[in-house]
Amino acid sequence: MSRPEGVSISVIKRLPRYYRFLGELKDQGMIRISSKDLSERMGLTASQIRQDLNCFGGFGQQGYGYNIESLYEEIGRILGVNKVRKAILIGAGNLGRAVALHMNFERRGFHIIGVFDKNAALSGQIIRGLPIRHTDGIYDFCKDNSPVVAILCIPSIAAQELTPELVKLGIKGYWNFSHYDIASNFPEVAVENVHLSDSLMTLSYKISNF
Amino acid sequence: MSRPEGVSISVIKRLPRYYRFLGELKDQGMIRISSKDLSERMGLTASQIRQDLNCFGGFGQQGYGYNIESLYEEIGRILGVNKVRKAILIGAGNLGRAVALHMNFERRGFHIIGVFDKNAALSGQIIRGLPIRHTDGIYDFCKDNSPVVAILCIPSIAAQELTPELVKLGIKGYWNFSHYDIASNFPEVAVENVHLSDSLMTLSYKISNF
DNA sequence: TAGATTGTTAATCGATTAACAATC
DNA sequence: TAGATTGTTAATCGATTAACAATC
Repeated sequence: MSRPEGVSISVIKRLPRYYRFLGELKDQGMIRISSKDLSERMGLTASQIRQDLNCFGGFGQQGYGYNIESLYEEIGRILGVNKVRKAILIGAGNLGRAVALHMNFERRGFHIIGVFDKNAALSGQIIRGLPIRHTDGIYDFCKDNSPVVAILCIPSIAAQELTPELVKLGIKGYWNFSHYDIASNFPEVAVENVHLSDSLMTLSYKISNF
Repeated sequence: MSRPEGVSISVIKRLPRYYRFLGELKDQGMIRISSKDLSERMGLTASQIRQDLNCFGGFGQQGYGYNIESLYEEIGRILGVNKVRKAILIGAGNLGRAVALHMNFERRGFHIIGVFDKNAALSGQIIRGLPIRHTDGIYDFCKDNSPVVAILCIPSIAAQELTPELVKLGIKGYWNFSHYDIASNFPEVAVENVHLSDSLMTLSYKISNF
């Protein structure tokens, strides 16, 4: 890897898709692939693929192409899916439960160790093998277990109230399903937003205008 | 509106956020705002806001700025949230159920009229006031009710099998939570993808490198 | 009118694509 | 070696930012 700090967000956002395609090709038993072949399968230019990969290093071989298995491993390492990161899920409503049950966190380097909700009526209920705890217990839980990631499946207002504390408790990564703007309030942490309602409105626009 | 066909996807993706901010300002009772003031609140440049809005028309007034209420209405119209679009939800697993129960579809112009799952054991169960139907009934249901949107909360393989039929049945818009690439196989329909696992891997990258 | 702020053109910046020498 | 394909530099394209005349 050359110098990941300089890599643009456009490139980074394409990495999971490369990883996914390479994983499929690997599972199909393919050994090698050229940037041209991959570009046709993915609907990109070969040039873009080579440029993207060369942000991180020269993984190919002239005249041969790329070894699928080792490129897959490399991109996995770049993405950090080989790490084990302790994560807590905050908000056990419909969305929180679905995220907890639907995602294969382990395969992407995340390990859910705690689930929290401020609705006391949910306390003790089991999700994904974990008891729902009351939000008031987050402070002690983090002191004891040192999670580094929080998954926020709560409304903006709750996220706004809670985030300063989470940052203080050492949570470094936020998968944020709320509209609260963590990134601009806490530039020192990593934030990935999922704005489902924005996505739905984008679909609405596309239907209207395509 | 000038000519929406020419508007880039970068601009379109910012519209829901403008809509959200303007809605909040409106609810706070604010009447007018300048591109400069809005830019500071949103973390953009004033120039970008004016450029973005002028893709669709001149909604402001020199020396005054923008009327919040009317700009909010205009952007809502551009996004098409004032429309009523009949939608079906396909897949009533954890994710499908959460999407059905969590999203305020009506406020964004969507009206869920049917829920389908290929697991017969779920048939008849009520979600959001609607009975889960077996996937086999989609053909007849669409003939009778003419939905124009499908929300796909099913695995890639199921999406791949089902989509050709949905396209034939006249479904024009797809909110796609699967990894099946609808857009490149059916360029004539509108597709908005939500790739949660890609988003999670992007977070993983950011944690590793920020 | 004077001040403020837009709409719009021009300049800059960054990302994508093309080209090709290096090399397996 | 000859052919294929990379890594990388240069050219192009598009998006963002700056500037400013128009005008409310």
